[in-house]
Amino acid sequence: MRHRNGNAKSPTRSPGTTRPASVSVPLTPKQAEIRSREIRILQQARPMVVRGGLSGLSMEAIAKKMSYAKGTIYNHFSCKEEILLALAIQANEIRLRLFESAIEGQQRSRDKIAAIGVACEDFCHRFDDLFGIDAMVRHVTVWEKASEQRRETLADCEQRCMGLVARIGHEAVATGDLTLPPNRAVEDVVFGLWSLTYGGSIIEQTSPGLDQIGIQDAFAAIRRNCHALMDGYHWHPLYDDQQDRRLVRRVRSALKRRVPRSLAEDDLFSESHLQGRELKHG
Amino acid sequence: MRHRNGNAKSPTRSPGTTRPASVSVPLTPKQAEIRSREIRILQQARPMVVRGGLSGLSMEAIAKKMSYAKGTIYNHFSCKEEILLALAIQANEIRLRLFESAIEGQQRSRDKIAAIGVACEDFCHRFDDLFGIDAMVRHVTVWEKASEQRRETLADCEQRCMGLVARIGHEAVATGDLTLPPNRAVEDVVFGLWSLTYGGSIIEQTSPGLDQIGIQDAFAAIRRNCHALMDGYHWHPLYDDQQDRRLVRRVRSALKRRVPRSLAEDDLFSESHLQGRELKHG
DNA sequence: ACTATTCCTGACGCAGCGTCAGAATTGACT
DNA sequence: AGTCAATTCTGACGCTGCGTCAGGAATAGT
Repeated sequence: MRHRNGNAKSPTRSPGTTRPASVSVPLTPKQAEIRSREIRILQQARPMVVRGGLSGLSMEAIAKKMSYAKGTIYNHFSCKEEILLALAIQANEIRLRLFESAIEGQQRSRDKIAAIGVACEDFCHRFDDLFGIDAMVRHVTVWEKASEQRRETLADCEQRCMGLVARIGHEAVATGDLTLPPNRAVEDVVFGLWSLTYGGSIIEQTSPGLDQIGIQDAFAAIRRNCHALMDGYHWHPLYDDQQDRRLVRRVRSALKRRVPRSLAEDDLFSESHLQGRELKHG
Repeated sequence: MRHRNGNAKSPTRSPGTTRPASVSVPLTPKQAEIRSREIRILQQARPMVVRGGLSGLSMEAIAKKMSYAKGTIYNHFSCKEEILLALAIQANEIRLRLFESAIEGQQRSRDKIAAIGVACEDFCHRFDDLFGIDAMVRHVTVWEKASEQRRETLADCEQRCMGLVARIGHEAVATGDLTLPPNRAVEDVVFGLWSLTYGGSIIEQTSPGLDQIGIQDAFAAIRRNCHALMDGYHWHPLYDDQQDRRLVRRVRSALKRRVPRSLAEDDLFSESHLQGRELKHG
């Protein structure tokens, strides 16, 4: 399983040159080409994965479409699963951004949670392909074959999402908005909200004909159920239909503005897990 | 995509013979062999799917293990996805049985729901492989390639599960145990419970290190969250720790008795979707 | 211009899917 | 116990796609 190693090496610069404090280090044309290619590979891969799952993703097809030899693709990603993980990382970075943008305008703990709920919904709607990818990645088959490095990056993203929500929970307890029942931790409540939202979204995306059972707008149902759950825990202020409607509208438009769909096609994100590396996947 | 058709034909019987009223029609030795083989194929397939997902399931490997030619396996199932669906059907039949057994001992609507929650938990625990299979089947890739007939059978199973729960909901409204908020249907509540349970179980099974976030017993957390949700809807009688504990214990032992793990290996279930058919997958 | 390093290529070996012509088996009826 | 049509079984075949690697091409340092 050894690969030819590719040591990261920055281009030589004359001593006097000051490196800009930001991330972007000047790249040689070659390095730039490589990085850009990596991004384009992922762009090619995304629709394939969405259409056909892991087996719909074909290294051969990517190579052909991009007019490269197969080996070149393998220089970037040692297997299909690596590509899937890379996409999942993008997905989680966007989700995290949505979360952060969502809570920004909120003061009260419960509003923050509600805003995150809207962010989840928004993620499923506007980035539905990424949501599907995120679900695939959780399967052992994929997880096992991917590199340690990428697994860690992904786990880290998830932790940050979870941590964000957990922090709000603790804040709620601290301010007195939420009083826990005996023998219950904040994490239990967070886990509940997470399960409800995640489960509902999965069902919405994979169960044909939910409306036949009487659910027209699954996401509205999820949102109201989250509120019912919080009401069940007496998380103040209790549900108010009017106010919630306003909040949803506000958060939605903020998200559309602050996290445009185009981000998913950008190279911005990929930077974070394309650090320094040159080729030959770590 | 035409296959050689195999018309079901019962063995000729002398006119005086009365056919037993029950399902089992006497089979020719050949027919019996075929049916038994179908079951054994599924038995072989199950661990493969569990270990490696759809790509871990290999027709070649099944044939080799059973010392048949590949073509013979293809006489039973026209593709891998068909096998997966057949397994998912088994899974759902067992789940339904668990549901039915669970509510049997309960009088109050809320207790019935709680009992079904325990059944879900039990299903994930004792039939964890089947739970995983059920999740895989929901992916479009699989769904599309499977035959109409099996898809319907599976959808039917699911409907029955859902219907069971929905009926309890309606019953609760009728008896006054549950009073719905304005603009809310019973189905919304059921959907909430379902999302919460399903989502939680998925997370439990696929998220490594839930206890790192502070969740030791995910299923206990799910159960309590379901109760909090029902409390949120004022579904009477409200949560009582003592009583719930007793109920859980009682239902668990009843399920273990009435739906033993061995059922999953039995042929009992497969009968239902192996009706009359001879070979060449309908 | 020379050389070392890095990068790209495409043929190769392998595994697995689904097909199908022909061999083998079955069983109904002499 | 023989005939024959229908059914079932077989395994070689064509194909797609993965991941590898020896060798050729490009790049960059001096």
